[in-house]
Amino acid sequence: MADRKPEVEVVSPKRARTITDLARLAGVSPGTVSRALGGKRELVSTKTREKIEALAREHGFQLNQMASRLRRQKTGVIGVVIPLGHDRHQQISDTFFMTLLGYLADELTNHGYDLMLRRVIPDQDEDWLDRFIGSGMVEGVLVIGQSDQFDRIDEVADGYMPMVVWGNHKEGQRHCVVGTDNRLGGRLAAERLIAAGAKKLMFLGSSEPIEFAARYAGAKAVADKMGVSLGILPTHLNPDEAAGEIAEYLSANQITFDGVFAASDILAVACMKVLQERGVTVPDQIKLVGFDDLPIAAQTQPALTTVKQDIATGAKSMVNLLLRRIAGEGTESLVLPPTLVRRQSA
Amino acid sequence: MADRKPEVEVVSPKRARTITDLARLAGVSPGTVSRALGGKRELVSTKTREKIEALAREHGFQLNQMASRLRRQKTGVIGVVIPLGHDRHQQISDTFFMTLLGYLADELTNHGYDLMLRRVIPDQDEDWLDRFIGSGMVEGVLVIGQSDQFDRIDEVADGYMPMVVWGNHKEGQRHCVVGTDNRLGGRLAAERLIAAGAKKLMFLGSSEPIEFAARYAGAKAVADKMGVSLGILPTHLNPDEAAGEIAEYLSANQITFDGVFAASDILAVACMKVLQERGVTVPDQIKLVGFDDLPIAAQTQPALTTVKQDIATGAKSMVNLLLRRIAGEGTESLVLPPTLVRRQSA
DNA sequence: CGATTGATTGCAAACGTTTGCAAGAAAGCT
DNA sequence: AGCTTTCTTGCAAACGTTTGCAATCAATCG
Repeated sequence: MADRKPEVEVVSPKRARTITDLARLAGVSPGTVSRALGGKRELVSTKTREKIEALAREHGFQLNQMASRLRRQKTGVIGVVIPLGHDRHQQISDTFFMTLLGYLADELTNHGYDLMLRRVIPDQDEDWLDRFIGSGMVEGVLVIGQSDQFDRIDEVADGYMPMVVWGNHKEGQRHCVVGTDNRLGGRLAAERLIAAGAKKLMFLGSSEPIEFAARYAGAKAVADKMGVSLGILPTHLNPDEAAGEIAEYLSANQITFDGVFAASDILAVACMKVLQERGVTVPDQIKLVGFDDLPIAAQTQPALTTVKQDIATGAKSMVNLLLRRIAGEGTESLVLPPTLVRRQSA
Repeated sequence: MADRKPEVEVVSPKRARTITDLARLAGVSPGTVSRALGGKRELVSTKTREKIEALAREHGFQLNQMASRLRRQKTGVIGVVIPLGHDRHQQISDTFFMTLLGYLADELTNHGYDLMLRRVIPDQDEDWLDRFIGSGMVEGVLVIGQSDQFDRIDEVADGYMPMVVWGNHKEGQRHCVVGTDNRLGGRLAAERLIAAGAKKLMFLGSSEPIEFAARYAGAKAVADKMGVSLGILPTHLNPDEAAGEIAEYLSANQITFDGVFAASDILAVACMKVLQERGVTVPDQIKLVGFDDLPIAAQTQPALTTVKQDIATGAKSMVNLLLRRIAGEGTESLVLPPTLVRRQSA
């Protein structure tokens, strides 16, 4: 005997909670009810199936997913992790990641999966990834952004197939990643700035995250080839802080550049505002190119020329690859080509 | 006998998957392992506990959450639903909801809960809410935005305590809601516009969602009292569509207003752009007030005066109320006062 | 030294499904 | 009628934990 004494037999419970309740009502065995309601519908005669379905509706019966999933060893849940590596509060409002998350939610739903979201702060939690994977709650994991956790992710990937990461691809890495060709994006941006007449370029943002470093590298390659300069104006990624830093820089230095490549649209918008406040006109005096093509890019005045990451396709691809990995297939990483969206700022 | 024949006894499995594996390794019973690793640590002697913990680490053992949760009848998961009522694609990029989601994720994590995200399209799925609740996967539900599902939510609330909804409060409703006092927000906006000198106001956006209707109503009350007019310029909530609609309106009509209250910051930004494109200056010719105080509000040129919803507090409150409801406590709805953030646009 | 107490541990029954196997019923065939 | 074959259904064993109860053993007490 365990923790609960068996209850008195209830003749006609108003609400059927378990499959056994329903079986009693229908005068069949629990197994039959399971078959009638679950995946193996064709194994039960039409007549009994319909009776059971009617009773289920009538008594508001819902299958207990916990039990079902335990038995079937399938959870139907995909874990989505956002590691907050560099700066905890930067990412809270990171529109790009949130938008990606939205599309992932859509896509997973379409495939019948639920989405379990977890935000982790790796510094405070050594084995965040193992814990999530080993919990038995998720059939696969999507990681949004590698943050500064590249190595840990790469390590885990050896022993754990069903994981796909959003981020920059790096030669020789072992985990499957979907991301934009940031280098190419950087090239497109620099090319546009130069084509628009800029001679002295400035990269705006941090070059620490691997994605941003690649954007810078791409721009640098073009700049070198075309014989124009490319400086770096380092800022935080949070627009408020960045605005202050840009303003400070402009106060302290002569404006020695005529083209700005911002590491993200968020930074581009902040930059545009600071410039306008000082009476510098965009694009006349300074050309400006962003990155991401967030909705806001079309809403600035002048509208922002930017390098577009196709978030919808990215999300679709991540889910697609993950499902194939869950099925046991080995998959390669996927690098998506960005495109230049030309508006007014450059 | 069921589906799997029992495997040959493995003497020293490289990786302990189940608590029973570990028990065999440690030479104790599964129950003891469970106690050593689970909540009842003090029931097992220090010596055996340490031995078991060491073995667990060594063999990379992780408790199977599925089984644990089934047995304990606790899932440790809170469901978060975003019903996409009006316009499917509006919400994908709805920054406000996404930001709220971010804070909810933080707050739930702090309390040891996981977050299961589900986006539903009520039109295509009659009993979205019952299905989620009855799945046995979640201990409570947070609904982000009532969309047009007010009645269905209210209905469900009678029989299901652990649910908290973000949205507008309505007299006599039965479900527990946390939200901003939209009416007051509308008042603040109108008061500011009038104080800034506007005489003819225009409400921008749809008044169909209940939240927006309340914002309009609040503004209307002030307008009436102060003897200024308040028109409505109906738009979609998506900035791209809205921009087109605003432009169209301006082309077809004389500009008969000098103050705009936009139903959201997103719309305000779109409006500002359209005005600026036509050479109308903000705030000189037209005053503009938004709603939400999204990060973008500080980044426009001129910076947007707006009615701030305190998202962080909202998220904290939702989680707090939900936990109390899970504990069986009946809780009242909570209406948070918005504040006016005065910047340059009005 | 026997009896009482307290600390550890093992046993086995749940939690609510799913599903292989086999039995019984119905139908088809010779 | 007898024998196969095909449908339906019931039985009971899992899935991997947790936990009430009881048993064991050492320690304490009178």
